Amino acid sequence: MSRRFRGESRHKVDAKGRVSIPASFRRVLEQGDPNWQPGQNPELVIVYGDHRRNYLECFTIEAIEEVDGKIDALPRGSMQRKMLQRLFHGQSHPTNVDETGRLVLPAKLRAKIELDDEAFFIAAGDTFQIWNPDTYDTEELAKTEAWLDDLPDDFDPMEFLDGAPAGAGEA
Amino acid sequence: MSRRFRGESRHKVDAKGRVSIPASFRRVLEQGDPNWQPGQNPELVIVYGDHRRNYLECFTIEAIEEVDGKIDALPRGSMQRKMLQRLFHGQSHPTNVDETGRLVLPAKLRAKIELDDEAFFIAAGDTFQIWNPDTYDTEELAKTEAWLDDLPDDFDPMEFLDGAPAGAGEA
DNA sequence: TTGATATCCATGAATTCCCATGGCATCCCT
DNA sequence: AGGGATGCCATGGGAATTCATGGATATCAA
Repeated sequence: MSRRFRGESRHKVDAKGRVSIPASFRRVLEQGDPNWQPGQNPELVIVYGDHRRNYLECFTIEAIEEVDGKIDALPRGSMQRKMLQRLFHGQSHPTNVDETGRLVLPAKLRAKIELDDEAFFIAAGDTFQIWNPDTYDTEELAKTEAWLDDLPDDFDPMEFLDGAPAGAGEA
Repeated sequence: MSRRFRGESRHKVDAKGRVSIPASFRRVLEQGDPNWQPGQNPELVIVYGDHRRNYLECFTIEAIEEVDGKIDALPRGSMQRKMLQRLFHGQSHPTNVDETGRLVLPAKLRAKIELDDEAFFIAAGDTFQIWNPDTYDTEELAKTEAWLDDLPDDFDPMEFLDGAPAGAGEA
C-alpha cells in the first residue's frame, strides 16, 4: 500500500502529552514497521534534533533503518558520521502508537518545540513532522512566502518539477 | 487504453460529500493504478494546495509517483524540494473511488474550494480538476478569455502545437 | 510519595459500508 | 420493429465502524 505519508491536520494535545496521530499516518506507520501485525501498535522514532530544530520529525522503522544504514556506511571517526549519530541516535526518541492511535510526547519534547494545546501534523515524504501550529505559520510559511515574493506573480511551484530555475532566493 | 483524461461534466455533491466521478475518468484512474484489478476500486491522490488554489487536482497513482520521483531527485533541504513536498505530500489527500464510482470529499476540502451542491469536473492531461462551477466560470474561463482577447482575431490556438510564440499577455 | 508514564473505559462526531432506486443506453429475441 | 431484459450510471439513506478526545485508575521509578 502507501508507504508514503500524505496530508496535514491539527490535533489536540492533552495534559498528559497525548495526541492523536492522523489516522492515515497510522496506516503508513503500520506498513513501515516490519514487526507490526494487525491488532498491534506500530513503533516509530521521533527525531527532535538540537536547539535549532523547532519541530519533531517522525520516522517509520523502515525509514530509520535506511538512515542507520547510510550512517554505518560512513567512515568511523569521521565528523559526518559523528554528527549524524548524535542527531539520529542521540537526539531521538523511540516509541510506539498507543491503543487509541495516539502518540505520547514526553514533557521534554513538548517543551522543546513549545507545544501547548494543539499540534500541527504535516507529511514530508517518508516522514511526517509535528509543529506548534503558530511556529509553523510564522516561521515556515512566512519564510516561503517571502521567498515566493521574488518570483513572478503567476508562478506555479509545479514548475519546479521540471527543473525550473529557482530565480532569486537560492542558496 | 486511455491514459489521459478527457471531457468535462457536472455532478451532484451530496450531504456527505460524495460525488460521482465521470465514468470515463474512472477508466483512466483504473489504468493509472498499478495495483488495480478488475472489480476493485482505484486509488488516487487529491492535491488541494494552499489558499491561492481554488480547485482540487486529482492524480492517478502513476502520475503522483512520477511527481514523487522528481521531488526525490531534488537536493534535500532545497527550498524547491520543501515547497513541493508541502504541496504534494502535505496539502494532498490520498483516497480511492468507492464501490459506486464516487469520490468522498471531506468537509475540509469542500470548504476550501467552496463546493456546495454541485461540482465541475474538467480533464487536464494526466490529471483532472474539480471546481465549484461558479468559480470556474468567473475566474478560470474569464481569465483565459481575457488572455485570448490579446491575440489577433484570427488566431488559432492550434498554432501553439507547433511551438508558436505566446504573443501578448505572456509573463 | 509524587510526578510522570501506562491502561482502561467512555462518547460524540465523522466517515465508511451496505443496500436501494430511477434513468438511460445496449443487446437480444421473436 | 416491439419490448423486454441487462447492465452501467448517478444519486440517496441508514446502519455500522472508526476517529479524535476526555477522564479515571493503575504502575513505576526516583
